[in-house]
Parts: sequence; C-alpha cells; structure tokens
Amino acid sequence: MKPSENKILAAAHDLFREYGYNGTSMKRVVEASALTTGSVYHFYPGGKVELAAAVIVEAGGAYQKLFEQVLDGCPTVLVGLETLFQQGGVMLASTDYIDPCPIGGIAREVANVEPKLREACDLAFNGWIDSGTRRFIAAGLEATVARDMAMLFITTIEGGFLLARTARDPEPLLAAGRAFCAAFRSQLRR
Amino acid sequence: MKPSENKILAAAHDLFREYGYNGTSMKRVVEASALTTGSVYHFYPGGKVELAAAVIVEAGGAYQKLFEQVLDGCPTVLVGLETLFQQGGVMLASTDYIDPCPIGGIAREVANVEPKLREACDLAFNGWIDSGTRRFIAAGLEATVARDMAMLFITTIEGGFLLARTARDPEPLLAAGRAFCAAFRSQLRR
DNA sequence: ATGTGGTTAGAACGATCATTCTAGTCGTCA
DNA sequence: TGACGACTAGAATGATCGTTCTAACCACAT
Repeated sequence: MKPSENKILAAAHDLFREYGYNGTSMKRVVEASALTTGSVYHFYPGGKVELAAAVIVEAGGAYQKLFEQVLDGCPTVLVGLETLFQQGGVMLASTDYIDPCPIGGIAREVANVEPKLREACDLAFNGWIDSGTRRFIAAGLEATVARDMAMLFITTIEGGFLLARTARDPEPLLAAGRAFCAAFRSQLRR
Repeated sequence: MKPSENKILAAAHDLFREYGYNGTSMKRVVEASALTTGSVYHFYPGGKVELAAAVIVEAGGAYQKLFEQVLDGCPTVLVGLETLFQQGGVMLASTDYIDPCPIGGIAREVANVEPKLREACDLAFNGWIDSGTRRFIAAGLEATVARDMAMLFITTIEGGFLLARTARDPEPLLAAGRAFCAAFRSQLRR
C-alpha cells in the first residue's frame, strides 16, 4: 500500500470513529490526510463509499487480530475475555470516549441506505463471530452454545461501548462485561 | 401536545430511525410532517438539536413503558425477556430492518459532538437501566448482579439490533437473546 | 531531451445543508 | 368588528456537501 493511500485510510478511520459516516466530509478527510482532493479520488475513485468500505475491511481485520492476540496471551479464554473488557474500558477513558471502532457506527448509520457498506460490515461481523465461535468451542463450550455466546460477546462489546460513551464512564461496559463473563463461566461448568 | 407538534415529532422519529441524525435533513422532516419550515422552527426554535432531544425523550419513555408492559403481561420475568427478544426479531423482519429505536443511533453519531443530545440519551438509558434493575431484583436476583444483568440486557438489545440489521436476519438478535436468557436463568438458580 | 504514467494540486460545479426572515392566515376573545 | 397571538407559508441566505475536472508535477525510461 502506497504511503499516501495509507494516510488517507488512517485519516478516514479516525474521522469516522469520531464523527460517524455522514458527519465526516471528504474535505475533512483531505485535510486530515494532508493531501488534496485529487489524491483522495485518485486512490478511491468510488468516492466516500469506497473509502468507507476500505476502512471497514481494514478495521474488521485489525479487531479480529487483536481479539485473537489477547486470547493467545492469556492463560485461559475466560481471563482473555475479562482482559478485553478491562482494556476496552481503559481505552475509552483515555481517548475521551471516542468510538473505538468505526464499523458498528457506519453499519448503524447506513445499513438501510448503502448496501455496499452494509455488506462490508456484515462480512467483518461474521469474521468476528466465526473467530469467537472457534475460540469458545476450543474452551469447552458445546458448538451451538458457543455460537450464541459469540454473538452475545459482540453485542456486549458493541452495546457496552455505546453505553459507556453515552455515560462518559467505562462502568456500563465493565458491568456488562462482568455479567457476560459470569455467563461464560456458568456455561463452562456444564 | 398540539397536532402539528406531534406530526413533526413522529416524522423526525421515523426519519432518525431510518437515516440517522446527520442523514436526516430538516427539509425531509418538513416534507414528512406535511408542514412547512416555519412551523417546524416555531415548535422547535432550537432547530435540529432540540428536535432530536425531544425525539429521544419521547422514545426513551415509550420503550421503557413497552418493557414494563411486556413484563407485566408475562407469567415470569424470564418469559417476558424471551418475549421481548422474539418480538424484536419479528419487528425487524417486518419493517425491512429499519432501526427500531433512534436513541442508540443518535448517541453513537453525536456523543462526542453534541453534549445536549449525549445527555438526553444518557438519561433515557439510565431510565431503562433502573427499570431493568428493579425488575430483576423483584425476580430474585441479588442487587449488584441485577444491575449488571440490566446493563447486559440493554447491550444485548442494542447490539442485537445492530447485528440483525447488518445481516438483514433476526438470527443474531435471537442468538444473543438465547444466550442472555440462559445467563438469566443461571443467575436465578443461585 | 522527450515522452509517459502515476500522483498531486486545487478551482469549480450543482446540489443540499440548517437556519432566518417577512408576510400572511386563522381562530378567539374583546 | 377589530385586534392579538398562535401558527403557517415558503423564499432567501450563506455555508458546506460530494464529486469532477484540467493542469501541473515528478521519477524514470527511452
């Protein structure tokens, strides 16, 4: 990936997180990337939609990688999950409660308006679901339960970020995380 | 509330659900309410922000009322929760996966940009959290667990709506709902 | 030196944004 | 009847939107 393309992608990623899809103008992407309109449309001839799709793909992969890495670095899956909620809370507080992930926000804004972006978000979510399902099965959960718990994990993270940002307090995320981890522990015992 | 004011509020409510906050223009609110710019700004002199705040207050109360009513109409809290997830799935599928609730979307879009709206959303969420906590305590959960579970319930609903809309399939909401209800059942047994 | 293709530069376009403003209509009560 | 306040009407404003366009730049091949 060319350096300019990378700068555009990074700028768009940050702006979408902070201001959402419709709240981010191409002019601001141009300014934040320290380039010009011509360059942005050179690398993303499809304009804003193509740029957002690229951000979704990149962020989707990055978060899945983060998830896997944290679990790999922890003695058990349960400890890994607790760590993820903890780290999420710390990150929120240390970034002035900016949305840590652009995908959910974009999905919510344009799911009914931009099929291309809805599909890109769906792909990212499915990657997370599959990854979580595999990990939870490996941890000892029965297959169908593991998939349900993977879904619950993602809704807990996405919803927890939302509540914590709205409250400007990590507590809702941590509380939901505690309840989720208790549920996970309870399923392990079966 | 005057009829015109009600028409404006209803139109804005629907548009925010479908297109989000930044994706909804005042022009479209004017058209959808079958009134004129003058009327809209007569009832909401604070413009778009004041209008959105009114939508949030109204929707927040309506959803809390719905939550209470469904639980009141069910033999146990657990059955009530299962019913809510079921109904949510049906509603999504029957409305072409339009966001059932404008609050989470607005919160996500403008939490870092419009303090007034962030606070309005926070108030609505806190009402739900308190309501859920009370109900869960009444069902037999210990106080701190009940609050954590109330948070988890809201994240599950919000996140479940998000995943289901993105997938255009109620299944993620239902799966997360199953996992949540299993967790609730497990907490009841203690 | 002379292209050549990838990249940068930024002016310009028409559309749409939220909001303001003046003028007019309507029901109600004096 | 007259007057007043609530409401409606919609043109107008200046800003900003996403995108397009032409010209220039630059490293490198011939």
